[in-house]
Amino acid sequence: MGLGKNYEGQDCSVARSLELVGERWTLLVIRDAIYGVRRFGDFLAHLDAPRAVLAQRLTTLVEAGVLERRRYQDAPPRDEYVLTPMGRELWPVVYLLGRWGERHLSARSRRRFFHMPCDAGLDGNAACTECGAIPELEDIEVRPGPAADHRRTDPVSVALRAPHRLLQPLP
Amino acid sequence: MGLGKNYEGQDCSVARSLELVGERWTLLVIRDAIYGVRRFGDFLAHLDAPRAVLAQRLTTLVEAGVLERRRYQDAPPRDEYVLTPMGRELWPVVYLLGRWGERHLSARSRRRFFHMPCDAGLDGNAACTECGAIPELEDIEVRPGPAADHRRTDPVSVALRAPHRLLQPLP
DNA sequence: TCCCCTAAGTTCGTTCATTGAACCGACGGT
DNA sequence: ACCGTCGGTTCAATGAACGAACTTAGGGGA
Repeated sequence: MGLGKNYEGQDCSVARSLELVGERWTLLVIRDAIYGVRRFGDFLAHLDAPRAVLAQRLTTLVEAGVLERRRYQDAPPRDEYVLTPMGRELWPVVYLLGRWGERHLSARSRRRFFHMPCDAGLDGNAACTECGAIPELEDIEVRPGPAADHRRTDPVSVALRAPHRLLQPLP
Repeated sequence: MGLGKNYEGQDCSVARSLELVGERWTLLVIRDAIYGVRRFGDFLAHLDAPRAVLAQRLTTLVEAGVLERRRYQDAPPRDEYVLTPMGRELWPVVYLLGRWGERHLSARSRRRFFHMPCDAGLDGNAACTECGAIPELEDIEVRPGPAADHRRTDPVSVALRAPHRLLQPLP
């Protein structure tokens, strides 16, 4: 939507946020970036979104300052998309949405998150159940849950079958 | 502006949540329900969404168990939409999205939230800055912030110019 | 009774975003 | 020179959102 998906009349910061991250696919792009996905082709294979939409979403997020696009090799020239601090601050939103869906919409857990220094899970406020702190993304490990789906074969899905630190480059 | 619906291939509870609450307008409907909006016409005037879309979203949310539709008067028959416990659990998501938008996308605060027993604000985890608890919705008051917009004249916007307890019928 | 009003939808033609397939261009390797 | 890969862009078809008009169901006043 880039052009056209606005909630103009709304005097509300929730509406402002949704104009940016409420478009189709966008929050899943951010979820993947939190997991550590960085390259266009990896987003594409993991999300299974249309290429044109993915490209449009990535540039919108870069322009808004949620992602940063940077050169990671020169021959051939290749860019990667990494979360900015602003983008990282969306982690609690993504975590809570996932937790809500897990509790109310799906039978069992697909992925679990652990605060690694403590090796303890996270609660309903994204806080460590052991130390009570809100962990930095770098200190959180994703592990497949009991209801994980093992049928997907794209590199990101395969890499996430093993425990993995958030933000660590994937795959 | 078609936010499509399903993210079928995704083995992820975030995707499951977004299939339900990620459609256009849906999260704003839930925000309004948290504020205390209950009647079709009030949602309509406050959101300024197409009637057909609003009607479809409301029935989807009722079917999913996020809202409950109930008769509040018999002559003439009128129904209202109120949040279920499942719907109320989306408050942290809405709050954090709003906070993120306020911090990164808009100049200043449009609305502020207070834990009333303490008369203290909420922090980045939706916890009371005074007592540290995560307040029940009934104990939270919304107040217009310094950047509030006073141009809208629909009943809900007008009612929100004064402090108001969440979930209390509006307007 | 007749007429007008309100609230809550539904219908329908138009507009606009999403989709998926095909195409493009830069580069590396053989 | 040719092939393959990565990261896009283009384009026709689809389908969701839009907004105005219409419907349904009852209330109240003359």
